[in-house]
Amino acid sequence: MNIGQASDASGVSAKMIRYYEEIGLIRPASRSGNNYRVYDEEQVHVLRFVRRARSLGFSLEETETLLKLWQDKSRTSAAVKEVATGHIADLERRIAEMQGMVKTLKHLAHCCGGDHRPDCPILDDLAGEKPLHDQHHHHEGELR
Amino acid sequence: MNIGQASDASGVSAKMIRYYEEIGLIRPASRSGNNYRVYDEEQVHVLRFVRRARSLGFSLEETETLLKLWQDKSRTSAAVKEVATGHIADLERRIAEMQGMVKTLKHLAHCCGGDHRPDCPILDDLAGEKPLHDQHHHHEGELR
DNA sequence: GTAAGGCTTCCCATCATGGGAAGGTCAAGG
DNA sequence: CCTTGACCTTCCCATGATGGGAAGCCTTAC
Repeated sequence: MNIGQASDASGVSAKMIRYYEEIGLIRPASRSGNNYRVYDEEQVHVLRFVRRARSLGFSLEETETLLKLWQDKSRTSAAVKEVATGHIADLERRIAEMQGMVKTLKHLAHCCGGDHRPDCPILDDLAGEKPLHDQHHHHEGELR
Repeated sequence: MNIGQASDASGVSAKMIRYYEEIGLIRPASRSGNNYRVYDEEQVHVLRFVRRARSLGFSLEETETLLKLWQDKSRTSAAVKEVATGHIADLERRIAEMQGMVKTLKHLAHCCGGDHRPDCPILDDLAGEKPLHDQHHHHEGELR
């Protein structure tokens, strides 16, 4: 199986397969006579593992850790769980950060007329002016 | 005011001030005889605007748009609001994506013993095996 | 005079991915 | 046999926003 077929079978682009090999995430593929990379089902399985880990937001470094644990038959599920819970915490931190932004932005947008006039509490906030005392133009709740 | 003072006054690192100038986000600072960049209160105000926009997650491109709207006295608040709502939608999309990851990961972690044994539904999922039928080890709800 | 600290530019690294060029290889079909 | 097209190879560059650090200039204080 060449890299194109491995890519189709795994859902990982050929570009990324080469990159993962380069950074040592996956073992270098063996080469056929024409210097083409050759893959078997097992390698494709590894690639799918990587793709799934990436789709759950694990970094390549975390993915490498998980990959090693997967291949280590004497691993403990505690070790795996620790990686996962660490990642969950990271995601939740980032989610909370973005939710804070959304909350502020929705409040500002809610207070913004959104009309032809130039007055805009959003710009006022960015400019550090007029702390905004909820004197909004709308009365239909757009928040929540 | 030199770049260091402007940095302290605005909360934007000197490195970033130079970068923002380089990419055209802010106007090139005038230079004093020794070729040092010189800033006044107005420039610092602009830098604070940028910092605030960044802290709300606006990209530098969006920040540039907002900066131009801020300086354009004939802007409409509708134009500003559109940028903000677009950004809110983007944030919410990313939040939803990450929440999906968290949901899956919490489920998997919940079903993982987290003990000395190697069996691990997290790895099984990543490997694309055993679709997981909620046969978890825990009974205290960790989800939600 | 020299040391410290601030300024300048320039290059490199991050993280994960894609784009594209230049060139080798292979299979099918004229 | 030769061309065409679809692969493959490596190498370089770009993204977005930021930081690190080197080499060298300027100023101020001791």
